[in-house]
Amino acid sequence: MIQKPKGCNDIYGREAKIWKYVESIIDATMEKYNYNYIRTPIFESTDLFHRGVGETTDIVTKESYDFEDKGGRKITLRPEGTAGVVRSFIENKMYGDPNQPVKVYYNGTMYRYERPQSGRDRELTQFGMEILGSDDPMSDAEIISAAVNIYKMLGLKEIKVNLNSLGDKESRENYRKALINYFKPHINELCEDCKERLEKNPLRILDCKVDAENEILKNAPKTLDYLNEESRDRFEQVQEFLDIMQINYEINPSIVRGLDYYNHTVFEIEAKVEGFGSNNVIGAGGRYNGLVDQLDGPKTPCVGFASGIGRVVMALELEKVHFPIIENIDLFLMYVNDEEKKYAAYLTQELRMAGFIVDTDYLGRSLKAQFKQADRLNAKYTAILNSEDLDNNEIKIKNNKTKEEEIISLDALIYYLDEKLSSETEEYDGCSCGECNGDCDDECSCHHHE
RNA sequence: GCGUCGUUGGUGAAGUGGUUAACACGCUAGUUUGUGGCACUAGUAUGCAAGGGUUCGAUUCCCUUACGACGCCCCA
Repeated sequence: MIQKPKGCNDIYGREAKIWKYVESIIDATMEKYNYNYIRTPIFESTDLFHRGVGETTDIVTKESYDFEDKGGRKITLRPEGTAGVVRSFIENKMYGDPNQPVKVYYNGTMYRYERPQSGRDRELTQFGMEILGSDDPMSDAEIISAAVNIYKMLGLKEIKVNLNSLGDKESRENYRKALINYFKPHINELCEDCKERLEKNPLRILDCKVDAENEILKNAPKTLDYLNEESRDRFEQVQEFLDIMQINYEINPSIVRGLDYYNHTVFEIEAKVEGFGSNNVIGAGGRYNGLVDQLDGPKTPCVGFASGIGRVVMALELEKVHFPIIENIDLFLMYVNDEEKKYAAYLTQELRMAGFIVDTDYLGRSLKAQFKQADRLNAKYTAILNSEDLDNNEIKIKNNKTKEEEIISLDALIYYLDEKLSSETEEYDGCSCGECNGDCDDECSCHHHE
């Protein structure tokens, strides 16, 4: 049997409906914030990511999906969304658009050659948003607020925004030096990994899991102490705007994003849900004023955010959020003999064109089995085609919940259904998992709630 | 890249170096001469991830590979 490649997922059935729902909330929220949808290629020139991210990082050397196409071009499957958006911004000269800043959002699959674990796959779907062309602290705050609001709209109850500032280039450099100077004398008191980090990426020592409780780490210099006046002032403004927008956040000096192009604002958003594994960060972002420049565009200040939909869905399911997804059909049409079957073929089309969700049997099953199928599909109504009724231009229709049955004129069918279905309000009738047929309440014990 | 554990039918799973691989759910059909959801009966794995090895004989022991779960590294 051919298995799927490591770290990839098939999303189907109920889960696929949840994904579509989540994506619809993202679309709706981004529309309100006036971000435009952008689609960029899933693969790009290897150069884009290598130059954008940094040639020597682990990310590029070990985790990228690089290959050569038949024309000998060096191609990389996108590991994240920002680089492609920035490339597009430059290539399409969006900086010349009179409508500034450019606000865009995307949603698509990303690829990282990693060892899968909880909340981490090789193919993942991320949505993200970018504001290109504004250095205003208000835009930093807006990105964070948009992210938070999407999560809230989706129904996540407890989310935590961890906020930090790396400052400008000068501040970053000073801080880096200070960190190295601080840790060097203590190097033997740190874990093996941290010893390596000291040279490669000293900022990473700060969120080491092994040394988390180590006094040395706790007393380490903080980014914020090394911000120059301008950077500190900027950071304060971001916070002020967040306060005005009523977005809760916590300053967390150990938030250090990996890459060089980040400056000033950086943040991570955690979902606090019981049972979530170690990878509970559902989104992260920050300001990257250096990237457009670095990729040969005009110097353009930007801020952005990205979030893994898989992790978001995981969090929503753990929180047992009720999803407003349609899991029942309006009508299931039954028949037994060939004449009735032909009429069923005609009638299903007719009703579908009239706007109803209709299904019928395709397996030549017994009437009994067709009733079962109707139940499985959560049909609101069933209709039984009967040759005799058809001769009389009539049809037997049954409310599948009350089991009331009546024979009506075929000509009146559409009107009848319209009437009945619209009078049924959208009351919440229990769990809609499709397993328990809705006759359990929200906290029922069917496995979808476990 | 490193580590630990796992992989049996549509599903959940039990199990053993040796004739027919439990049990449950599901599914299909019948009892019910065209109206189900209950009950009863029957049927339901080209066979235990793939390949190789040990053995008279392996689903059960060993090796390799693939995939899965959870960590580490890293996290765009």
